[in-house]
Amino acid sequence: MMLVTASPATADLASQLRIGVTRLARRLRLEGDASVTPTLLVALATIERHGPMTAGELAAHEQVRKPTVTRLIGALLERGMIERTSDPLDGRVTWVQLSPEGRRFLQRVRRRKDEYLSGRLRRLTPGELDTLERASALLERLTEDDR
Amino acid sequence: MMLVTASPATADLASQLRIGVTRLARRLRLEGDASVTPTLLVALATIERHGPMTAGELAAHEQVRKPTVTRLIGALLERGMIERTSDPLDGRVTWVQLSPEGRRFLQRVRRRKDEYLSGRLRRLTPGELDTLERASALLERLTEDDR
DNA sequence: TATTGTTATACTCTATAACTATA
DNA sequence: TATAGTTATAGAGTATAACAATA
Repeated sequence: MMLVTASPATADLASQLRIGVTRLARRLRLEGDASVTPTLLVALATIERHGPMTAGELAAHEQVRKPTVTRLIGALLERGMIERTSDPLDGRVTWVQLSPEGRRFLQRVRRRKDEYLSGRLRRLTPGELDTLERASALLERLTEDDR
Repeated sequence: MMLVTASPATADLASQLRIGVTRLARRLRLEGDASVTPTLLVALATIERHGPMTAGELAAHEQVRKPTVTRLIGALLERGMIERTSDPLDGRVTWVQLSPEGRRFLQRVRRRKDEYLSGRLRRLTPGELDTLERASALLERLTEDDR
């Protein structure tokens, strides 16, 4: 390993991690229920975890811009996964929450999670799974408190 | 942790990992040198690591379809990062390799890698960095021998 | 016929800028 | 004026299907 920059260890790791994450994200985009992409699935799971939330809150949680959230909400509405209501006190505010269909869908998806990624994870040793488990938490922390 | 499916540990982990990877990939797509996106950068690094390779080999390594590689190669050519030649023995085959400019660019990018991701990695402890380092290797293995 | 790569087309995800509606 | 969200537009990344060139 060449050590030439100020922080070689993290620079090297950044490169390696970027490659791994980019590739896996691309694969994930192709797998799973074709009707709901990984992006929509993550948004739906956020709405489930958080409970009823405004479009702006969803944007903040997903770390995307408001127009993107408009599209996400539209796509989830089209699929009947969420319900949208206006705030009775502030007409500018839109609330979204899981629909019963969305809840069932998430359960179904989770039951089917033993697909691409889980199948691949099963090839790993318990120690490797442990590494990935701790790494997932770190990945989430890496994207927190952003912008 | 709820244990209800056939392989609960991996199913849970799959979900967690998918969320982390999807979010970080989205962030990475927005960072870095605006002239070369993470996708192009990964492709360029593959060409560097591998040395001269055919378009088909690049598709296999990047795990994308041939039309996608056509576009990747076009984008890298436009930016002067690679050179393209025809195989003298088999006219169907296209070879690509790093140009001097591409090589300099990669060096420059690496020197500048102490940006978004590296900066965030520095907030982690040595133990956490070690976890991520082992995890990056695992992420690459997860997308190997596919399709 | 089979293989390598390109072209045509379409979809997803994202952004910025400009806008509407409401406060 | 300021804020929440939408519309318009554009660009990156990917795919499948159909094609051209070569073997």
